[in-house]
Amino acid sequence: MANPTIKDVAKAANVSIATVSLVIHNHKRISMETKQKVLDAITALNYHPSRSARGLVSRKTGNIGFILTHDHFLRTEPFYTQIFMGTEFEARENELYVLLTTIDSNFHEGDSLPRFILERNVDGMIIAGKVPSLLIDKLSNYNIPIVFVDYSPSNKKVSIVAVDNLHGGMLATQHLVELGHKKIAFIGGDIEHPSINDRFNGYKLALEKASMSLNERLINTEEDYPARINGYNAAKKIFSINKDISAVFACNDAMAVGVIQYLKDIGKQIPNDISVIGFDDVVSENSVNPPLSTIRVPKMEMGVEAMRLISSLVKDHKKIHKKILVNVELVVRQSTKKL
Amino acid sequence: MANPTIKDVAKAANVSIATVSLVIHNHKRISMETKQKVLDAITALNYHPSRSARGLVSRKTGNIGFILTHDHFLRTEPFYTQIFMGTEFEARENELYVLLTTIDSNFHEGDSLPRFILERNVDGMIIAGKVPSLLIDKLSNYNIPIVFVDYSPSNKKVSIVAVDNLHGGMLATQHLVELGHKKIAFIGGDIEHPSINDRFNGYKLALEKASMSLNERLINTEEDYPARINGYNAAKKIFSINKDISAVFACNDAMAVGVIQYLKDIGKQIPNDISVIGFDDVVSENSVNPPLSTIRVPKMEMGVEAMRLISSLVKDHKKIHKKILVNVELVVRQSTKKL
DNA sequence: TGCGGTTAGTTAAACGTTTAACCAAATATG
DNA sequence: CATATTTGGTTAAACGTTTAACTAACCGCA
Repeated sequence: MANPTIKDVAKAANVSIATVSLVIHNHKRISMETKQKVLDAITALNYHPSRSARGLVSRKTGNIGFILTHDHFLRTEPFYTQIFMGTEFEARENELYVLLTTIDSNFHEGDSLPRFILERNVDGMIIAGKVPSLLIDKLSNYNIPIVFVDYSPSNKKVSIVAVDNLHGGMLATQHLVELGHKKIAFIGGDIEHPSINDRFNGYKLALEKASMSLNERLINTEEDYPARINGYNAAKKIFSINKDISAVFACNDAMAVGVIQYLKDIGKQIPNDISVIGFDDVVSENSVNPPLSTIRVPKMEMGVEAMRLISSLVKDHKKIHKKILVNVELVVRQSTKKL
Repeated sequence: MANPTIKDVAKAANVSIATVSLVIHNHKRISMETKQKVLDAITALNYHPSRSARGLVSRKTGNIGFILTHDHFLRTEPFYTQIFMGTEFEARENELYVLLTTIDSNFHEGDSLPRFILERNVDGMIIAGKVPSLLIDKLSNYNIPIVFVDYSPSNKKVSIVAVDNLHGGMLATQHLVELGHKKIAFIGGDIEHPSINDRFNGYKLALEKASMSLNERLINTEEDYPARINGYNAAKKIFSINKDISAVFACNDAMAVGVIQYLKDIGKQIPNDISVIGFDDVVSENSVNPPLSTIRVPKMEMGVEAMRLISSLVKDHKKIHKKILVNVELVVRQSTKKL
């Protein structure tokens, strides 16, 4: 049959539609006998309940909204794309679908919210990356569970899947320290961003542990946002006032690539003259020369975790807030070297 | 009000719910007066029709399915990702959402179809890239419009958004010819794939136009699929039997990168010793050295076109088949040089 | 005046599920 | 043996829309 409904199944199995529904939901009050009869009819007709009808009465759509800014979606490095892919995979496991939407990074009063919220077309939402706090406020008014990924508003109790940035910052810095570097620069953009700030804190902590003093002149966190071009510019600034830097910890891979580009431009060899380490692990191994040492962030896994979390929040209907911290890992390639 | 329904609006505007619905659909039989009254109530209550309820009666879900193979989704080059992004953007314009799902590249009899098909949760679908023909057959049984992107089963009349691969193949080859190259190799994988085959035909056509003879020894199309590693291997084979090749046209960027890597390994300089051109334009400008000359495929635009097409097919309910050929463009960077 | 036509709106059925409330038959209990 | 309880199901209302069929009011015209 083209598109069988529950009625067709009921007729075929010679029971009421309620019985069919109860069988589908594994209700206990059905005898094994009838259950099997119904199940057979279901497979025979290749019946699948209609999402729309289900959604209407059960108030569950089976959809999860995925919100990120326009900018993040368009980024060339596949950071958020990978997270999105993780959510997609896990969504299948949970019989859910992901509705992706992008929003403007400057969201104003009066701007309309994602349509899937307004039309009650999602059971929960995942917000990936930094988004305007006004948007978060607006979204919180709807009674829909939210899971943040890689960013959360600092003031509130929320569910979040976050990277252990502090530890990552320490790992990167310690790696350079262990290679014997004494003058280690830190290059970051948008230090207001909690993630970047934590990476910076990791840097400071690692230096402290190694009994190395913090040198303001080795630090540049003035760039707007952590993109390649800003890594280039930051490197230019910092190297023009310091001639003796031997290693750079850039707050992410994009900036690290910019740093490397600048250093090549002024004739430096990497890693022979200067060691450079990044963060995120988003540039593929043979796309930059030398291959970049970095801190690997398990992007897919973050998406998976976020989907698991939102899925459980939706199902259990509990208002608990859970924080999941994903581990990072030092990946030593060829952009860092013993001094 | 938390989640106003059409009833609430009707009450507020002091009309029947039918009237509200008619206003929403811009039905002519409503006076300007009442229309305004209803519209006011709608904005006052911030009312938006429920997708589930709409879907149930109108048999339109407002969703479009996006199907691609697991492999393609996981590819590091953002080819299909970009197409997907294009569909997302255009979806917003058409008040649609995209439900993405991946399928196994070897689909067997008995494997279950994407859930969104079974649950009637999409109005149409976009199939991106090469997928098993058995799957296509199965999907065709459902009465849901399909638009193919970048691949279509050769035997059938279908709607498709395709790349002008033939022209692209000619452009790439002509570019090398114009630079004075005489011995131009072609490296391709999976020559059964219509796209790759067309690129190859473009190569042949361009040579013919330039009155250059086709040399079988300059051609390698034996690799399974067009990935970097296979580009490397193909280059190895072809250069071991030809010492005088001065230029290579690789059927896509991934293979071109592999070719470059091999050439570097055997000590060749690019483009001084050998010119290399790719196809697709998926490797970012500074991720390979030297930056790769290539044929640009407008990936986003393809997604946009595909969504436009499926959207119109869904709306007009016509069974027409339309083919959209998107233009390609020669992008000269630094991997090709005058002989 | 009476009738057909138009205009502007309402009524009610339908879409395909879920689930609380109900019920009949079988079984257990005192 | 009469009654309470359990078992295994059914009935019917509800979810929030859309839309065909209907109707009431008004208008124009012979």
